Amino acid sequence: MAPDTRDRILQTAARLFLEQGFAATGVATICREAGVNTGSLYHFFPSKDALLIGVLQWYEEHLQPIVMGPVQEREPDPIERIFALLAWYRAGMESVDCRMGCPIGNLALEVSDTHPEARPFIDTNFHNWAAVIQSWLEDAGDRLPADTNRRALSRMVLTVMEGGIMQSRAAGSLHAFDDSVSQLRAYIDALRARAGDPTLETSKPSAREGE
Amino acid sequence: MAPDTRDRILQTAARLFLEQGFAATGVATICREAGVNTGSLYHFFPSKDALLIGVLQWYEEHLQPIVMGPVQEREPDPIERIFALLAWYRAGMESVDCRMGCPIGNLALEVSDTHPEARPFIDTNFHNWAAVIQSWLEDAGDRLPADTNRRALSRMVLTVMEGGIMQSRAAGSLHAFDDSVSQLRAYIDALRARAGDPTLETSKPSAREGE
DNA sequence: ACGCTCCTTGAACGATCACTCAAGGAGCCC
DNA sequence: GGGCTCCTTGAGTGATCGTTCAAGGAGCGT
Repeated sequence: MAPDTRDRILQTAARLFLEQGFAATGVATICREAGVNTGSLYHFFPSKDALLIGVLQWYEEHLQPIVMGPVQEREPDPIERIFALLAWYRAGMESVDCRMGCPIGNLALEVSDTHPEARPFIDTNFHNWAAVIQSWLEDAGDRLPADTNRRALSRMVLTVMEGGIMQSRAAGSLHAFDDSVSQLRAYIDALRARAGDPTLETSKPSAREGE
Repeated sequence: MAPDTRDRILQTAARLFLEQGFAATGVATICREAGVNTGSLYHFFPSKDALLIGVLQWYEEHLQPIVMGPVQEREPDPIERIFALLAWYRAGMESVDCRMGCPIGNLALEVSDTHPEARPFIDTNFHNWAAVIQSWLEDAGDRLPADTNRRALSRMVLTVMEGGIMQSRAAGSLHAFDDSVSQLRAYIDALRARAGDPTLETSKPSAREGE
């Protein structure tokens, strides 16, 4: 009936997994909300677990066009781009009153152990995320110290994102997220100061914290 | 029959929630593994959701005696104590092949939205955790710059813990956790350098990264 | 218009879900 | 030893779980 049933199932499932979690979302609910019969869903996905994999692949395919691309276009400076990305997530969290959070992060904690088939797909999502950040950090060139471990720093950015969101969801406020981002900013400013980054406006000699 | 039924239920439930998640754990399973009948469980806890609250309170009560106390005893230096705590979690993760992770973090992402009654209890757990770290940071005195926002920094430590564990669970390896901790170390070393901390051995003038 | 493939329909399956409850034992006060 | 409270027993509730399947449309090449 509708144009692309498979895609509608995937997006509905993705939304419900994000809103309620994987285990708490019934196949019947997915079908109802997608306007599809159970047989139709099972035509495309042999099991609920396979649907989970499908959702994770969907996220993988849409990281660049939906998340990274727009940020990359809007913010030319590779270092500020990192904070633009964090601000983009922050705005999303704020617009839904600190609910839901990061879909990959949620699934990472819920199904990593119980669904080992899904683990590599979650890992790939994180890896791709970190790889983009790392490329930005490499674009920053000598504005960061030459001995900066940009892979480790990219993982730290992802860590701040996920750890900050987790605490903010529990608190229902973005304070913990903002605190963590401010510390990341202070750390990166300290690195830039050590590298002598000319674009760093230094009202104080070294790292400062926000708030 | 056994000495303390309520406690056995709580600890069994806590273990199963950690291993499989809240929604994926059935009440029948909890009863079987705790050696208890369903009626017994429902005598102490009016619902599965109430049991969840009970588990969260149990964690709240045991943070100091099980987690913070031992670390505090083992490591006198307040700054190194932070990394001793992170190392303690790391050892736990390593001993179970990067499975399970942090019980509070898991529940934070799984039930924050679907079980609003549980949210304040999760938040309190995080808050208590951060408050202890903050007290350690305050114990560090002028080994950190006077203008250091120790509340924000304590949240950053929690962020590194949770964000690092999340990625490590997905990857099945502790690399992302280690990367994040090394960046936190570099940041705190930079703060100590700026404060002129005499206990900081400086083989290089400023912040360095691990790995 | 036939046959073939792709997709949809929707009822039905057994298992498991959270939860209830009437009944009865264990311990203690009087 | 009667009565009271606290706790345990375990079968049973209806609802929902993930999944199956026989049947039949829709579209297309021939």
